[in-house]
Amino acid sequence: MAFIPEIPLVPEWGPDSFPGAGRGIDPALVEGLNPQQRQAVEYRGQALLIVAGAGSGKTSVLTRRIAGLLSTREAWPSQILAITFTNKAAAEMRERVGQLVGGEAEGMWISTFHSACVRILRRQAEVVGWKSGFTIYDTADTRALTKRIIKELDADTLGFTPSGVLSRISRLKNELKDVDAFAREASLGDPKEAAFLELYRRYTQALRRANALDFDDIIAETVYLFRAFPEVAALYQRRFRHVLVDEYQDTNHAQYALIRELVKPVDADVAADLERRIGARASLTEADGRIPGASLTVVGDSDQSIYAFRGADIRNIVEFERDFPDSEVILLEQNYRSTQTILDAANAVIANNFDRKAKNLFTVAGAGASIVGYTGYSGHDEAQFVADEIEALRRDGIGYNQVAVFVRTNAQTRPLEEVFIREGVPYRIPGGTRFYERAEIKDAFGYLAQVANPDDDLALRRILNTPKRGIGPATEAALQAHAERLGMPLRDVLREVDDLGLGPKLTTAVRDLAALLDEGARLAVDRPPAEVLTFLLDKSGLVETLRRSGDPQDEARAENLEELVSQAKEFRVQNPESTLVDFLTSVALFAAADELEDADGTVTIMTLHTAKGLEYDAVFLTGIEEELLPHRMSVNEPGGIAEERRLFYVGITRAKQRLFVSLATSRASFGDINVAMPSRFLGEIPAQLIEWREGAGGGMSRPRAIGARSASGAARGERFSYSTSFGSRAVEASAPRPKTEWTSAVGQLRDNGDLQLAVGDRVRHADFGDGDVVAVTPNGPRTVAEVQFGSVGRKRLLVKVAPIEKL
DNA sequence: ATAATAGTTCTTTTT
DNA sequence: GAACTATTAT
Repeated sequence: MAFIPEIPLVPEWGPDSFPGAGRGIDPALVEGLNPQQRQAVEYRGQALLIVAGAGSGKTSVLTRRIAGLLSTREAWPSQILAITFTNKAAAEMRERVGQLVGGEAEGMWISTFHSACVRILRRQAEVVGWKSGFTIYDTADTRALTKRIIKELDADTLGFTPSGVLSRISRLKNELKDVDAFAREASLGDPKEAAFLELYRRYTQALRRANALDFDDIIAETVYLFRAFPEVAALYQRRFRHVLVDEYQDTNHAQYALIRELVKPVDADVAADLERRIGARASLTEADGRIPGASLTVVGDSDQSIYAFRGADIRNIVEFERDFPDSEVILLEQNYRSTQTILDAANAVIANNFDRKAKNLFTVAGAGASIVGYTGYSGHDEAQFVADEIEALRRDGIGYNQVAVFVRTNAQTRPLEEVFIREGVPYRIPGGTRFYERAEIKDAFGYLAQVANPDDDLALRRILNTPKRGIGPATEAALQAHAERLGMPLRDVLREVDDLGLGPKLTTAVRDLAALLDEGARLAVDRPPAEVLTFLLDKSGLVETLRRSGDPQDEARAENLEELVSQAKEFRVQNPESTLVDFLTSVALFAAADELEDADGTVTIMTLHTAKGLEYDAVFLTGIEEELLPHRMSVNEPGGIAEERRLFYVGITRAKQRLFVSLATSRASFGDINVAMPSRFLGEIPAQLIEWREGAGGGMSRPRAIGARSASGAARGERFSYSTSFGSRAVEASAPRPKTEWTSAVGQLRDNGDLQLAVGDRVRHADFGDGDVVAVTPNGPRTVAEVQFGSVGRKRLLVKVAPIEKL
C-alpha cells in the first residue's frame, strides 16, 4: 500500500546521535516548584498521570517537563506531540517552551486533537480514500445536510429532527461506531432504528461524495487510518516518542483510542520495513526488533470535566491506572491562583459530588475578600449590579482586562451587553455571535470551499443563487437530477449546462458561475488566499450587491466581507506559504477561546465552558439560578447535575482575588419573562463566605434559606414567593413594606431613561392606573419611587424600568 | 423567481 | 425573540 511519509523523521541533528539522558535536568527548570510539581517534571517512565487541581500550576509543569526532555537531549523537538484544548493554549505552550529552551522548539507538534488529526489526514488522505483538500463541515453545514436527508426520506414523520439525528450520529462516531458497526448491533426490526440506519448511511455517503469530514470524523477517521494501515501508524508511532495530553478528563472515546494507537509499540516486521523505507539513519528498534511505545503524560482533573455532552468520558482519567499498568500518578493540590475564601467555596461545592476522589485545594495566600452575592429583579438589574461593581473594582485598581463575567448560556449575554453599552463598560464576547457564522461570511466561504474542493456540493448549493442569479429551487433540482444521473459532482454539471435546455438567461448565469469557480481554482494554485477571496467576491458580485442595496445592515455585511479579506491577509502574514486549504482549516477549527486576548483593556463576557483554563482577578458568576445552573436540560440526564456542579466549580476556581455570584428573580427567556429560583448550588457555599448586597428594592438580596441544610430548602426560600398578575409579575418582599413591582407586560423590558420623579408627582402606570409619588429613594439607575395608587394601594417601583409615565 | 407576511417551533454547553 | 416554514401576492 502506498503511503506518503511525514516530514523527515530524522532532523539533521537528529537521533542518530541519540544519547538518551546525557545530562540531568537543568536545576533552573525546577526552581520554585513544590515537591509534587518537581516530581511531575522529572519523572521518567512509560505513563504518567498528573492530577492537577484548579490553579495548581499544571501548565508550568507541562512546559517544564517538555523543556526538560529537550534540554537533556532525551528528545528532539520533532519527537514531541503535545495536545492542548485550544489553539491558543497550544500557541502559549509553544512560546513558553521556546523561552525555556531558547528557540529549539521548532518541529514540535503542539496542537489540538483536531488540528493534529487534520494535519495527518491531509497528508495521508489518499490512503483512506479522501482527497487532501477535503472540506471540514461545521455544525451549520452538517445541520443543513441532515435536514435535507431527513426530508428526502420523509423521516420527519417518524419524529426525526436534524439536531436529534446529528447528536446521535456524533455519539456513534465518538464511540468509533461507523455505519457498518451500527448496522450490526442495531435492532433493525424496529422501523425507527432501520430508518435511522438509512439516515446515518446517507449522511456518511454524502460526506464521502462531497470529500468532506465533520468534526467527529476528523478524530475517528484518523483512528481508522491507524488501525487499518499499521505501516502508516508506525510512521507516527516512531516519530512521536513523547505524547502529552492536557485536559485529559475531557477526552472522548475516539480521542482515547487515538492516544492508545499513538503510544503503541511498533511490531518488529513493520518497524524494520519502515526504517528501511524512510531511510532512517539510526534505528529506534530494541533487541526484539520492536520500536517501544512512546511515553505518555496526561494532565487532568476529573472535577473539571464539563464536556460529557460531546462525548467526554470521565472514565478515561479515572481508569488511567488500569489502562496503563506501569503508570505513576502525581497529585497537585496546592493552588497558586485563588484566595482561601474562594477555595473554601470551591471545595465545599464540589464535595457534593459523590464518587469522586477526595481532593482538597489549599493555598498559602490569605483568606482574602468575602464573596459578594446579589439578587436582582431581572437580568437587566443583575447586569447593572455587575457593571457597577466593575467600576468599583476599577477604582480599586483592578482593570477591565482582569475582569470576567461568566454565563451559562449565550442568551444571557444580551442584558449584560445592553447595560455595558449604556454604562460605557468596554467588553468583548469571544465566540459570541460568531463572525464566521454570519450568513455573508458563510457565503464567502461557500465560494472558497468550492474552489478548494470541487466535490463539495453543499458549498455549491449555498452559493448557487447567492447573490441572486435567478437560479431558484426548480433549476437547482434540475442540475441536481442531472448530477445524480451521471454520478458526477454538481460542479461538473455546471459546465455542461448547455445540454440541459434551460432558458438563455439561466444558461448564461450558470456558465458564468462555472467560469468564475474555474478561474478561482486556477488562482488558488499559486496565489495567496486573500487574493483568491478578493477575486471571488468581486467577480461574483457578492459585495457589490450588498453595497447597492441601500440597507444599512447590508452595508455592515459588506464591511464584514472586507474584514474577512484582511483576516485572510493577516493569516498569510502569520503563516507564510500557507494555502487556501490551510486558511479554510484554521477557520474551521477556530474556537471561541482562541480569540481571547487579555491585553487590551476590556471586560470579557463568556460562557462557563469557554472559561475553562483561564484566570482573572475578579470573576462574576451570573444567573446562578435553577433552570439555568443547573440548566433545565441537564436535570433529567444521568450525571447531569454533577456535571453542572463541576461547571459551577470551574467558574469559581477561575477567580484569583474577587468572586461575585449573582442571580435574578425573573428572567427573560423564550420571549417572555419567567420566575427564577436561586440555584441549589448557592446553598452549597458556606454561608459565612458570602456577603449579600442590598437588592434594588432596598430589601435584603440574600435568598433567606441559603445556607440551610437542604439544597431544596434553599430553592424554596419564602423570600421567593411570587404572585402573578395579569401582564406583570410581582415579588413579595420579605419586609412588611409595600411590594415592589417591576417590569412591564410581556415582551421587552422598558427603559425610562433618565426619568426624574419627585414627591408629589403624578404618574400613570400601565397596570395600576394613576398614582401619587409619596417617596423617592435615589440610587442612581436603581432609584426606587413609592407610589400611592387608588386601586391597588402603595407600590415600590424601579423608576428606570417600571411601565410608568409622568403626568 | 422573489418578496413579504404570518404562523410555527424551539434553544445548553462546543471542536 | 429568532429562525425557519408555509402561504400569498407581485
